[in-house]
Amino acid sequence: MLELAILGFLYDAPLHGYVLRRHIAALTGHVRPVAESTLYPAIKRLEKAGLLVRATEPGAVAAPRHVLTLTAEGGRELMRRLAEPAQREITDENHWFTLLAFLRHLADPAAQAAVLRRRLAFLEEPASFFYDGDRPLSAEELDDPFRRGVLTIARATSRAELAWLRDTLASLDGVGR
Amino acid sequence: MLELAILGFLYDAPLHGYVLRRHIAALTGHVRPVAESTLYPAIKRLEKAGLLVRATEPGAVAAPRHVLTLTAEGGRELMRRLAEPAQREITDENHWFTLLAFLRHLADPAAQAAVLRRRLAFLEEPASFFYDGDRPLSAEELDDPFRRGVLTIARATSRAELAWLRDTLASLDGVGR
DNA sequence: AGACAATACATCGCCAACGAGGTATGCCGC
DNA sequence: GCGGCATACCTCGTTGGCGATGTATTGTCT
Repeated sequence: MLELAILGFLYDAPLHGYVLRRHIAALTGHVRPVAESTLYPAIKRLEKAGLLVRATEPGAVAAPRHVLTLTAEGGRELMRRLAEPAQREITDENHWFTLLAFLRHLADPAAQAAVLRRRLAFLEEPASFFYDGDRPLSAEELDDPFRRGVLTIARATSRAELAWLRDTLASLDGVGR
Repeated sequence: MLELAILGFLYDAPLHGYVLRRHIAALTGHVRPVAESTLYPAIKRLEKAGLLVRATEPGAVAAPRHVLTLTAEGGRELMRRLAEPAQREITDENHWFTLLAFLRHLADPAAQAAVLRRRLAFLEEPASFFYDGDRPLSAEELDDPFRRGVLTIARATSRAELAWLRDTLASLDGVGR
């Protein structure tokens, strides 16, 4: 998730670590803050893997900066991660939102649609959070107001996302033809 | 999150690991599956911390089971984790849903309401995913259909959750008086 | 002059999660 | 009688995230 965000932001423009960190904080920080001690090692990992290169520049305000630029291999890796996300990226909303934030980089509308269809398939599976044996329980069957809340919220999210997915898939298919 | 779920399920009734695993899979497995190699070490951690005890029983169907029972200290720890969740448990939907699934165990309606109010405060903060400088961007301002989707879905979730929070807080306050 | 915040980057050690693999039992179908 | 599946538990090595801490510079407020 973090690596995807790094690659995604750098695909737009070279950035140094500090600015990158603020970009990531804006994107997902209110839900899941990124520690510096997570970001900088992640950058090193990606550098070591040849996905980005660093160039030292005198700092505009303070200490020298390491400007990060995506390599060609880094761009290809981003495309792979966008086009063939692991199942966790599809099912976990945090991961999924990060993926959506950069899905436009995947130039091919058909490839974009394929990813959306994976999410659609996931959402269309009957799944609850609470069961009576194998039978999923509906919000109305629960006494517990908190568990009822979970189902109510999840259902609202699901409904909104399904509507958006179908709309967006329709317009992507329109482009493809 | 995982430890909270273990404590929460065991608060209802003693269980052995295998059944516990299926309970957890039903609760959060469709979003974030739990590996066995994560669950069993977690159980050991909680045992070592004195939060639960294990009793070996002949297996009903197969190998012998380790029936897990919450200790008094385990019950108190559950209450602490429910009443004073870390900020991550409030902001991250995955964690938050797990917390909600067990919040009924916290007997005091005022304590339950206090937790809901923390989530309410978080949701009422103006926060987006995408910014133009410091200004949050609305869905309408975005060209990118995928980023627009993120905002549309997040907004629908937020609206549903705010309504539920206000309802539930009102009825919890009604009980307290 | 001194405190403090923001900028900018880095390392260390701890721990949680995970995949891969292992062990063993009981049941069902073939 | 043998393979496959569900039950039931476990360990090991790797990786990733994180808090604590460190280093240096510039600008601002007092």
